[in-house]
Amino acid sequence: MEQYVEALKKQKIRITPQRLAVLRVLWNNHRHFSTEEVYGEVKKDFPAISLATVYTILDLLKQKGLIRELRIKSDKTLFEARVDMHHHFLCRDCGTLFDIDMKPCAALEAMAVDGNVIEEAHGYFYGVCKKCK
Amino acid sequence: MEQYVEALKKQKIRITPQRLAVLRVLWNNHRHFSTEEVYGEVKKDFPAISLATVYTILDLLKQKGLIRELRIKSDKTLFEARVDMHHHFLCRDCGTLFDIDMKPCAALEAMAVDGNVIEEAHGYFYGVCKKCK
DNA sequence: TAGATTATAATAATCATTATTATTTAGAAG
DNA sequence: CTTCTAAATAATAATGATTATTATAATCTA
Repeated sequence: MEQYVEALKKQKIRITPQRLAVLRVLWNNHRHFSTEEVYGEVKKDFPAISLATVYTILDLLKQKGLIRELRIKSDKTLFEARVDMHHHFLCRDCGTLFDIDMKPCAALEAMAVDGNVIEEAHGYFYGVCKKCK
Repeated sequence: MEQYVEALKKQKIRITPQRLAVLRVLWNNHRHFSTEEVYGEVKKDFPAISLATVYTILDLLKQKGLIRELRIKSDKTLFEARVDMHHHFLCRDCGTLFDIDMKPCAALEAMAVDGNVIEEAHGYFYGVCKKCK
């Protein structure tokens, strides 16, 4: 519990039960959550929470760099606990969403060499995973 | 004009004036278009076209590989004529959206070596472009 | 050229997300 | 420990992109 409080304090975010609950859901489950799914999880311990609040909190945590947002699926935004630069692969057969570790990236380096500042990089790969193939 | 007809025929798509018009907008302008923008352009030559039809046509052309869809902005889907694998960079200052040519990608190759089939790869880079820096 | 199939236009419906606002709460100061 | 003010939450309405529906119109095959 203390780790969540510490994390929020470090970012100068007010401590509220709702924020701690949302952070706990993401940090305790290394999956990718839609806002609705986070809402569903948080409701178990916190039945009175509002969906709008979950939206607000997720956006705040994202701004502060405590969680990361991805949009590999067209319909809804997903969130995850991993905030280091990495990519994602979505299997069109089984629908599984895999994390992919970052590797040296020529396109990224070329951009930097050319004088641009890259603050974020999201690689979205689509195809068929080895299990489904 | 003939090139659009040929392209549709090759994909076994029925030839309609609306489809030709949409394809022409994207193939004649090497920019990134939202659906609304395509709608706006097509209306100039084709005032009676319906927005819903533009949505349907863009989805069809995407399915058939004649255009490409990107979702680097959170609010709306964009479309472009380039269908070869390449990436995008969005400057958070000026809002310009740049194409980035594909380079040898270690993460991509590692996925393939591991037995997965990569059919599509979208790299979205965010930051500050050299002009704005 | 006719006729079955498919596409379009118009519009309603959906649904994720955002805005609004009254109420409640966190946390600083005394 | 209480008071107070700024900020957060809950409830709900509004927005806006996208999708569904359906009657009409157009394509293209035979």
